[in-house]
Amino acid sequence: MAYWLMKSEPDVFSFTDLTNKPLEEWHSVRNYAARNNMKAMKKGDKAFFYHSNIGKEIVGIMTIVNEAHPDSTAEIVDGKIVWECVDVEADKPLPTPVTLAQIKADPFLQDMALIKLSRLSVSPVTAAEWDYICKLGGL
DNA sequence: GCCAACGTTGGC
DNA sequence: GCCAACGTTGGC
Repeated sequence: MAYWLMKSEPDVFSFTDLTNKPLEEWHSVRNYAARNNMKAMKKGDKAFFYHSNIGKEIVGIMTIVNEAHPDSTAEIVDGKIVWECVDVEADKPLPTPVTLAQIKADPFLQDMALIKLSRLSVSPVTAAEWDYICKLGGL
């Protein structure tokens, strides 16, 4: 099983919004690197839900429930939908959200794509980083 | 609201 | 295929 981190602006779609739905299509990603990461996801993989812009913290965990499929919000070019996305469902919130400031200040987390590639909205997380952040979050 | 980082576009 | 111009993301 692999681990990931996915960003959303909470005033557009927050972790609370996700918990109120049975599942959600992670649509509207328009970046090739992020899309490739989604295509690499397997059913059952886990992902952190990060609130960008507002909060700037990891607030919860979600599960990948459907692997990459055409993005229903993407425009059709030459009869094909060029963008893809996965479906996710809420797993559980972190009892204590882990902030970007904490991650930046922690020597163990310096290699995270969240810091090194700050504009990448879907990025991989190592098992070690995953466990470490879960502990910081009170799980 | 500003700006740095970075991806994309289009002229050459 | 290079690179300047431009647009977007996201932290501050």
